[in-house]
Amino acid sequence: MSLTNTTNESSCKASRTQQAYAILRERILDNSFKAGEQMLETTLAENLGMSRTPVREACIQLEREGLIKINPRKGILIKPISAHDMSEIYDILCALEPQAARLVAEKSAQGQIACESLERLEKTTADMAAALANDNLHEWAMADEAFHFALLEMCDNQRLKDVVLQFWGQAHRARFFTLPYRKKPVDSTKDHIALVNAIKQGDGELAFRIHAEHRLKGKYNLLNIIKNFDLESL
Amino acid sequence: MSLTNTTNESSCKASRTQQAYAILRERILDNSFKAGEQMLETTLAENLGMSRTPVREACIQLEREGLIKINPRKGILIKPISAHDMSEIYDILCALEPQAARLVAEKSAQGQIACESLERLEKTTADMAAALANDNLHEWAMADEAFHFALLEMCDNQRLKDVVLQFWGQAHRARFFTLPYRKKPVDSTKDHIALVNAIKQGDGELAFRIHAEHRLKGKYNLLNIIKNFDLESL
DNA sequence: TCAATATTTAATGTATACATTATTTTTTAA
DNA sequence: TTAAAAAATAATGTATACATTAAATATTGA
Repeated sequence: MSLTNTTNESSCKASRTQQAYAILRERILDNSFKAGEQMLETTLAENLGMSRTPVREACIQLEREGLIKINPRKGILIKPISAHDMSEIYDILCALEPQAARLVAEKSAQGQIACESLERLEKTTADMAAALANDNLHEWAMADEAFHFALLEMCDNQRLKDVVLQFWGQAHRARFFTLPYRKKPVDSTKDHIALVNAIKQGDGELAFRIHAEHRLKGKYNLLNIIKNFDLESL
Repeated sequence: MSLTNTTNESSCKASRTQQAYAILRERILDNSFKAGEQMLETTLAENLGMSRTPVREACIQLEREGLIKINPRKGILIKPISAHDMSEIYDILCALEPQAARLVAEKSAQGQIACESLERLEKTTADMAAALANDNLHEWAMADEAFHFALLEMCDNQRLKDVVLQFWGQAHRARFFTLPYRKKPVDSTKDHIALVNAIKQGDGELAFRIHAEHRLKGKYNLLNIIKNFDLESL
């Protein structure tokens, strides 16, 4: 599960601030840093082999991104995600991702969607089905993510893409941890197929409705798991 | 037009970084700093009477917020807004604000909306109508903003509120500049009244549809002005 | 003259020193 | 012993010094 905004812009060597940002973000997303953990600027700087300055600058960005909370004399807190946080995040994704689907379908109606893009959607959907057949939930989640990201790439709205990725990032750990508790997500493959068809037909309203429904199911799935298994903060 | 996130959290004296952030943000939003203008960190630091460090930290946040672009050896660029930018921003707001309306209506259905909140919506709507009657577009815009913000306050989703405010911020100057070119926004009062009714009835779906329609009109209004008057970048 | 190269300049990126302040510890007095 | 006050501590907030590097300028050789 990448979830790294692989824009890799400028591609030349990254500044220490950028390095610190990338490393810290990765460690948060892959759970090397546990939720609730707190660390001092100084400690982080030592660990990363750099001075406090770039660490601070990276942390400011991570805080804006909603991944950490800077607690002035307590340290950098890796923000845990509560059920309420999750609900907030999904209410945003439930609005934004269907909008992305609509935009893609509308572009498609005007013949502005490349074949390869549609094929990528179909490929990732097939990957999901295959992973499901093999009972490999981790692979399934990766393919699911790939589908959703591909859709975002296609909608030609950088801001929309960025903001959705931001909230995916916040929800990432929770999705990962609840994965084993999910009942087999057999419907999701169907939803994706239906969405791709709506896009091909260029029916924006339909694409929106299908994706909204799809996301809403995802929300309730996740929230039920968090409540039933008493995973109050992840 | 405040548009400042008046959370005023911690309320104790603000750090220089926070001061710099607040001042710079205000100057960008109120157009003291013109779009396209570029300034050096050093210059800004001198102007604000502080060292580069807090200015840098503030700028990092403003860049994340989409208001400036830090161009390594060129300076801090006040980002101009193009028609395409505007379209991106409104496609996001067209998804998020109706979602906020839905959430408020659903809370209302469960009797969780305070009377004063509904009254605030009605008050700001009345203010809009009054401003319109007086041909005072500036007052109208302020009341309109107040209505939209009040709605966001009511939806009990801090993230949703923050992210909508972020994009309002990006669009702020453009809305302000196009104000005199707008045809009298007589419909908007009606839309707001209809929305408040839907909320009172607790009809989330209706509230969503009304607000989506409302925002979509706003989008086309603004984009047409930008195109017709050749305001390519604001 | 002009293009290629070397030099200088000026701005940022980064480290570090210092100032400030919340917290903790120690001291003191009842 | 314990609560209040004082001192010490430790972390951040901020300024500044230095390193790096892109851009601008000057130099050189054809």
